[in-house]
Amino acid sequence: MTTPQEHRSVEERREQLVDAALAVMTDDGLPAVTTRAVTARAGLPHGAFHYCFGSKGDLFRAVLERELRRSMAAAFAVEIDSPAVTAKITAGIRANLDLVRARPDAALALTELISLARRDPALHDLARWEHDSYLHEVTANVEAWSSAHGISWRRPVVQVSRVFIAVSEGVTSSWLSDRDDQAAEQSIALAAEALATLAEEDAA
Amino acid sequence: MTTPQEHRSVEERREQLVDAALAVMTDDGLPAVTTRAVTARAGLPHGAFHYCFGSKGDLFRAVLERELRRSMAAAFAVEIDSPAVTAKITAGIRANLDLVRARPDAALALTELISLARRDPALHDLARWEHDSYLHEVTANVEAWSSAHGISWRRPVVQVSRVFIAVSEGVTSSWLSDRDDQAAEQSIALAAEALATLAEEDAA
DNA sequence: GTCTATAGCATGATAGAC
DNA sequence: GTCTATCATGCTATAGAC
Repeated sequence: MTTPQEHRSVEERREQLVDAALAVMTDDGLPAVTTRAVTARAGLPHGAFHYCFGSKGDLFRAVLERELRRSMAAAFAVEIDSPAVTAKITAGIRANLDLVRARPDAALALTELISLARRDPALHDLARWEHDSYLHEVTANVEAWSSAHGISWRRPVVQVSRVFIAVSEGVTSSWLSDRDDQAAEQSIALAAEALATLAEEDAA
Repeated sequence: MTTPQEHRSVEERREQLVDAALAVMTDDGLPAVTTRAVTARAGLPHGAFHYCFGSKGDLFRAVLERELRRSMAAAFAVEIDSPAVTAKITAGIRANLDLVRARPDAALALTELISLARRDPALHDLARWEHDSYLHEVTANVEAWSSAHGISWRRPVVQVSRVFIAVSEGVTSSWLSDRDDQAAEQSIALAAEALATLAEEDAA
């Protein structure tokens, strides 16, 4: 805490502080993320903060950027290759829910940060960037899978993907309120069944 | 601001402060809601705060309670009586989106408050209460409409309602990120079309 | 009930020794 | 680069005059 630190690159220090910030906000919520709490958690003196980040806003930006990247990477790391449309949709939505279920507090913290980003003009670009690249990834994913299995959609894939994302977000958000696994599972099954009607098998 | 106030009942004062708190958080976000900002906005001296509310947490509770009630009331005030399933679902989801679209900053503020409630143990019951009563209302609504029009569902109505809510929340959340009216409209249409396949006309 | 004044503390940021 | 000490400000909450 107060023991003198050996030299580290600013990059490493930043990483260390971003880790700490994430830990604090996971444990105690966004308002608890103060420069002091973060440095303390990182085992660094308070003064360390301001030669790694110019301001608290800069820290938030770094946290958001890294975590959104990570969470998207995790969401798409899951390979689902069922040939059945309903099964594929089910698995996709469930994969996303599982991420949240594994670390609910971290997920909650991330939504708090995104809330902040949606309002703070300085972070607005991040909220948009997250939204856009997520849609982009999902669309690419759906497109690849569809053509691999000879499935086509009765509407542009982007539009279909947007609905997938909306449903997935909605189910996840509900689970965060009620933590009801069974209800979530039923919702996913039901939604997948309905959404599958948007697909049609290619008569190739 | 500093001019002496005539006497008002504590109830009225509370109402006044809740209004002010909502205004502040709509304009400047949840973190800007300080006891000072609220009383200033209400045109009251700072000291007024603590004989209306025991603490800041009490204020948050009052705001959440009132606003959740209002927003649910508004959502269900819209009478939609189309006999076509797809049209009914479309209208229902759109009604909810319209509420958010009318006052996006207020909606954003409310989600921030709900985020807070999901984490703060003292407010946890409110988050649950909102979730439960919302589901309850939607279910009752769907049930009434279905029996009036001779429609039945291939799954328990509660489950269907849960999916409706999830889709609605998801679409709304997406819109809050991209403010893309056209995309939202398409998502609603697509989702409604898919969800309508869960219904079946009674062969009465 | 109403309001002023202030206690008591935490905050983000900086100045400057090492 | 590293860290201590401190500044200026803002916060919630309360004590106590009116």
